[in-house]
Amino acid sequence: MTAAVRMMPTRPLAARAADSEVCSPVTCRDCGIYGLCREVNGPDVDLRLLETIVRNRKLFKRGELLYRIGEPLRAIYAIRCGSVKTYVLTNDGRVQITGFHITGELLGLGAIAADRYTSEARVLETTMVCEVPLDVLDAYSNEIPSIRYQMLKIMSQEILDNQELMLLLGKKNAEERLATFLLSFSRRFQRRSYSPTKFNLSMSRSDIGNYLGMAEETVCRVFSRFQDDQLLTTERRQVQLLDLDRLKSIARG
Amino acid sequence: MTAAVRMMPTRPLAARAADSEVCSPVTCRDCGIYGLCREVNGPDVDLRLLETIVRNRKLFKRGELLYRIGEPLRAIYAIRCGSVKTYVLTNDGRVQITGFHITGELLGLGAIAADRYTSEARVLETTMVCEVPLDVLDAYSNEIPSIRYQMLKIMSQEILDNQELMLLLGKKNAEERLATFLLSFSRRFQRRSYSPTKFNLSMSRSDIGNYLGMAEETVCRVFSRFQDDQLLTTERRQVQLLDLDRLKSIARG
DNA sequence: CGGGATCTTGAGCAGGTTCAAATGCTGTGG
DNA sequence: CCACAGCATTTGAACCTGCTCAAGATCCCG
Repeated sequence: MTAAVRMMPTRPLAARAADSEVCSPVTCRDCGIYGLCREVNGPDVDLRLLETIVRNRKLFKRGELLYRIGEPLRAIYAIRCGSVKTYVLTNDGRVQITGFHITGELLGLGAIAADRYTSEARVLETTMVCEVPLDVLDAYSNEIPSIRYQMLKIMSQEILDNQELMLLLGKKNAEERLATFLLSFSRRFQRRSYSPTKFNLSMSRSDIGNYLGMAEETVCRVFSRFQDDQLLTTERRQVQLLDLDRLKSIARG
Repeated sequence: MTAAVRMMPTRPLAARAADSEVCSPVTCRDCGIYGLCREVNGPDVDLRLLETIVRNRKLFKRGELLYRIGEPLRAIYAIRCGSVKTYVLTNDGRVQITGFHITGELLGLGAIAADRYTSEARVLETTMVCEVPLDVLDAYSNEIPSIRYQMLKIMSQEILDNQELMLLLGKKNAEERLATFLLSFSRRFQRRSYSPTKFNLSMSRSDIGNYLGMAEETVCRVFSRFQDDQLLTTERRQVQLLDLDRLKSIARG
């Protein structure tokens, strides 16, 4: 990788506060970077690498941007805690949210082809990320082959996720969309050892609607219908899923 | 096959069907694999590699499958001549076409995460591909670092393309969708030195509609409207774009 | 505790779908 | 080489899902 040589000024943020504590592998188990490192030395992670990477932590508050469209690619981000939305724009200003990302997921990979960010990433709640500068990633990629493979896998996974979203946007009706959406979060929370049936959505109804290609009002209506049908209960952004099987049959893969 | 002749006027496929000549770099300029190799030795491609790869050519006839959903990942494919559609399915059998791929493009990269194909690839007309077995790709990847970077770039590019499609499916109306679609082909043909304003679409109206998330009939109606507005002329699958600028302003990025 | 943001629900409208039918190609078999 | 069967394309008309506009309820933050 030759493109990553340029060094970007580090972001002048009040993120320094959190930097004093050392990140232990245990607290990083959920971190995408941990996944990148895991196979380096068999089951034992190369701690030097991990620590180098995770030392570069930053704290963002709700509404702040990780990166903007068009900015040169500086770093990729692993979410340690919190959530982020990414979105693209039409040239007349319409927005399409392309993903909601939670603890342990990686951001910024779509930028590699263009050498600049092609989407924008905005933090939905107070969120801590590990910022991995491209040159650091490059250096370790050259040293440790399995990281390259992990990168490929992660990017390939992103392609798969996008395929699923295209299927949803192109072929599913409102109920199928919302059911699919909820089950996606259920699975992802479960993978991170959170409850798969009771969780908090950190984004607004409007964001959900935008992501799923439907109006905010339609999202509300479908939520209400699901509640009437005993499929779930909602309390603002707090959701409890009551009948995963029925939701699955509604979502239709 | 006449369709293929119309599509590729300068490259009579039928004449090459029983092609036994060695593929020279020149005839491979448009091939995605060539892109993979190009930076190996500066401007000069490693011919051993290129020849090894492109020797593995296969000819497919209209309607045949390159791979099916669920099959273990064996190889990736570079289209040398012809066109291919890829699609995914809901579990109740609905189809969403995720891409139309033409000469020089690479297929199968989304399968790396799952180690099996997650979409299906069907040939739209007589098509020649280079089949690159994964172990071959692996071997050369280990030997030649720049191939890895090329792979990353190509996958990243696929993520970008998918983002564009999501924007289209989520936020654009019928006219914007068709205009965007036509301009995408215009650009891609131009990049391959074909005419950007006069080309043959190798897929049916129904496929176009499926891809763009609209009914076949709507595709026809928008084509008719565009023709009434002097934006283009159509003759079955033959399209001539008359006013790229106005199409661009309709497509809205 | 006030005010803006978010969420919810209702009513009417519209873009696009579905159903139906006519017409035109294509390539296949005799 | 030609006729015909089958598929693709086009156009019309009625319908419906989800959108827009509007208004009220609720929450959250300072």
